[in-house]
Amino acid sequence: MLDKKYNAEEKEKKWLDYWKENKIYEFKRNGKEVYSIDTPPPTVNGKIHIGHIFSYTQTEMLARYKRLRGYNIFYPFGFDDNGLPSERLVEKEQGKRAHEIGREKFSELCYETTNKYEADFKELFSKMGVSTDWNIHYKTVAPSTMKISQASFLDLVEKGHCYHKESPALWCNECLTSIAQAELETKTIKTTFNFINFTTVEDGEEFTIATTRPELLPAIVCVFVNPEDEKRKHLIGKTAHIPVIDVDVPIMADEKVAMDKGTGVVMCCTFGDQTDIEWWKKYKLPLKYIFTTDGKIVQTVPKYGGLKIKEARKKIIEDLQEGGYVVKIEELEHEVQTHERCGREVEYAVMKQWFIDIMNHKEDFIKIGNEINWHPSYMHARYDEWVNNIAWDWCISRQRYFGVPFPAWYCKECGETIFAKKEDLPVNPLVDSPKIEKCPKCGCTEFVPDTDIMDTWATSSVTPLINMRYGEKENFEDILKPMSLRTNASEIIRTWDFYTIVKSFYHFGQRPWNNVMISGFVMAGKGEKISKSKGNSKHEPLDLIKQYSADVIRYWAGTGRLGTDIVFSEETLLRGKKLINKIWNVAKFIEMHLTDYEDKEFTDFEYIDKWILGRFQEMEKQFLDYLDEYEVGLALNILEKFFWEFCDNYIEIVKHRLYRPEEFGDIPRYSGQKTVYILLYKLLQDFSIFFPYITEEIFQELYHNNKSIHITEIEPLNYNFNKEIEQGNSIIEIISQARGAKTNNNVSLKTPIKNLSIGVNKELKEAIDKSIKDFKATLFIENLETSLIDKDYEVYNIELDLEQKDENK
RNA sequence: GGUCGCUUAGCUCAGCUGGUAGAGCAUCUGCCUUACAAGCAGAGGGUCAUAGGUUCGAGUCCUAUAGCGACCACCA
Repeated sequence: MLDKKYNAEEKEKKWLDYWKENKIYEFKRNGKEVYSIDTPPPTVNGKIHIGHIFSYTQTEMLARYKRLRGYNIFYPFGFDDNGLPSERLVEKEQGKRAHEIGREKFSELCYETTNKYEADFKELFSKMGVSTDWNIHYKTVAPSTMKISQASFLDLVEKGHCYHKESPALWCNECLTSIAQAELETKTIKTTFNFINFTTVEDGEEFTIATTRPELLPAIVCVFVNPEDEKRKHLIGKTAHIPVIDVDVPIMADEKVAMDKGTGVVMCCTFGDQTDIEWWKKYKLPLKYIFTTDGKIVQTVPKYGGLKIKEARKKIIEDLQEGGYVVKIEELEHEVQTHERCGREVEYAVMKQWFIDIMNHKEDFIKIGNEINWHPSYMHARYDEWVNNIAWDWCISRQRYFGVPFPAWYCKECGETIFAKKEDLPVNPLVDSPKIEKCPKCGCTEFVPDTDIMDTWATSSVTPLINMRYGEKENFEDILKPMSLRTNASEIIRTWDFYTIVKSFYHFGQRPWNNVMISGFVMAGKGEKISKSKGNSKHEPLDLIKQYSADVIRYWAGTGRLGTDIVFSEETLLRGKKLINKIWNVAKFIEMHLTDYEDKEFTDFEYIDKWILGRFQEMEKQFLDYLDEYEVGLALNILEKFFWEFCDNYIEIVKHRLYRPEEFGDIPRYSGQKTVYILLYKLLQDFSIFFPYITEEIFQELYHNNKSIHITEIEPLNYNFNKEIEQGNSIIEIISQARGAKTNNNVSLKTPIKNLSIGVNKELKEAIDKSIKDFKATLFIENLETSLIDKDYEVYNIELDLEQKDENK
């Protein structure tokens, strides 16, 4: 028997344990077609917020759907505990910087910390009903993953897509590491726009340049003007004298200079921005690198050496002002590139870094993007936009400690790179030695290890390879090339999705998955993104589950439209709570009337039963169509709508038959029993995608044909009840009018109708005749008069028995 | 500045291939009806952002404009 009240907390715990014990979500090869999901390994950065839940549960519903359609679901879960986010978490917890702790000790702390938080994440996702197989979960720093990351790197080196080169790279002097373009975040800051006078060496002509970064004056290598610029093109070919620094540089022409911006004269420094790098390469300019890796001016710069960048800026402006070189200083608000992990403005550093070739294969990446089905389809444009605009090869080396090391050493003598052999992976070059006696080039016997680690994305972009156990003897390469589905939120299309495509293309020459499903993310309020730094997520996920239950929170997640951001809404949670409560109550009602029910072959359904079966069939077809298009929210929407109609109209009609067989007959009662038996089962199946717990509880009480509702299979109905649907809908409308009449007379719906007079057409007359007992019982009709008319129906008169009502009082 | 999305009842949002506007919440009015008062039956409330266009007919297609949002670029 179902309990009077549904205790979500107790039941959710019970079924969670049950699924685990009975391995309901376990993946095994079984000959059935595999549906595989590449789900994002969350970054283990210490804090879970409601945003995590939203996107994961929304996409998890797809796994449940495909499972109910008979697919063998390969749905692993991973944790991205690699790299900088973990390091920053540990630094924060320890209150110390990594280099103060020491490499080895620090890595240990990283392992400990990420393990601790992984347990929290796992608990949360389990509780939310994420139907993953935890046996095939992975961590991005585990030895097996490290091996695959390193193998991937070696494969790319071998194929010529990965190179080691001294080159300007984006540098964060807070995190002390290089970073990739995708890790940038723009930020608006207030600064000053400084107009400074330079002079030409040849004839002492004064001209003004404008800069936000006067501290870069010692790094000037050249000055540019636009060759079309009538006012200033006479400067081209002359030499500029830079005040205070006392250096002369050439004045050159380049059409990239905007004549109307600043003063139309640009200083080119190595390096202030990306254009500087372009010019530096294009004109083979000299290199004057003046920043230390930790954000100071190098000692070799006179007067300013040793100062922090911002101190130097201040000092140089003062000196320029003193010399009378400053024309004016304007306040300026502009956007700068910052490192998304720490918010510090990025600089450029020149050092040897590992790069993966992006620029030479953009067209291939676009082509692969075209082969993938994007859900919603407009997300494809975001991908294309990113690929078309990317300007750099992908720098994958990071000067940090915790992560996957590069399997490489360098000859101490000649610098030749020695790579590890694939069969020796994983290796840590700091501990392991190369398995060769001497350098093949110069014969030197001493080697220096590569001390860098790989970018987080370099490892997370191999999740399909991790899933297929790339390079292992026992692997899933046959079933996961490509995988069926990648799910993630929209903000990592340019990182995770893009880099995964890059890797898949280089390794296998093909797309990594057939479908990409993009969810939106959770906004704290209108136009306000939830972020850890703002601390504006008011709701703790575990508290919410306790308060509302996982099923209810899943309802909220399930109502979101694909790709669209959602605002956290208590109102929606309440709506879900009501829906779940209703499911419980109607199940109780049905259970009550099925105590003597035996399932047997039966086709002689009552008219109204055919109507509701037909309505369900119609709804479910659309429901499945939506899910086939990955539109989880739209599917839930129509299912919910049908369900309320089922309760408020159908159950109200059939209850008389179920309660009183002596009046309505055993066979009509059985027809009603059979109908609710079928429909509750099917409704539970459809709802189980969204509410795995309550549906399992009801299923286990009422139906015993499987170990779990979640491994049953949806078999669409195949009736031909079109006529019943059409006429049945009209009957419901008439019932509604009669009910309205009662309500408007302020009487109970049980008030008898002395006489109901209606006009109906021939088909509807037939339908009412066939359902006459249900019709009269539902409305408590004593006498019914019907006349034939041309239009569908018209209600002429409703005569209520108001006296009886008074008597009852 | 570029790309994309959004703009429908007081609020939160649905409206598939174009055919006389829908739900929940809120408001108002009734109803204790043997599953459910966390319920049931009703009512009020919208020139579907604006301006054009295609069409017999547009919330739905096209163009432009405005506001909001996301991502990206500009940073001299």
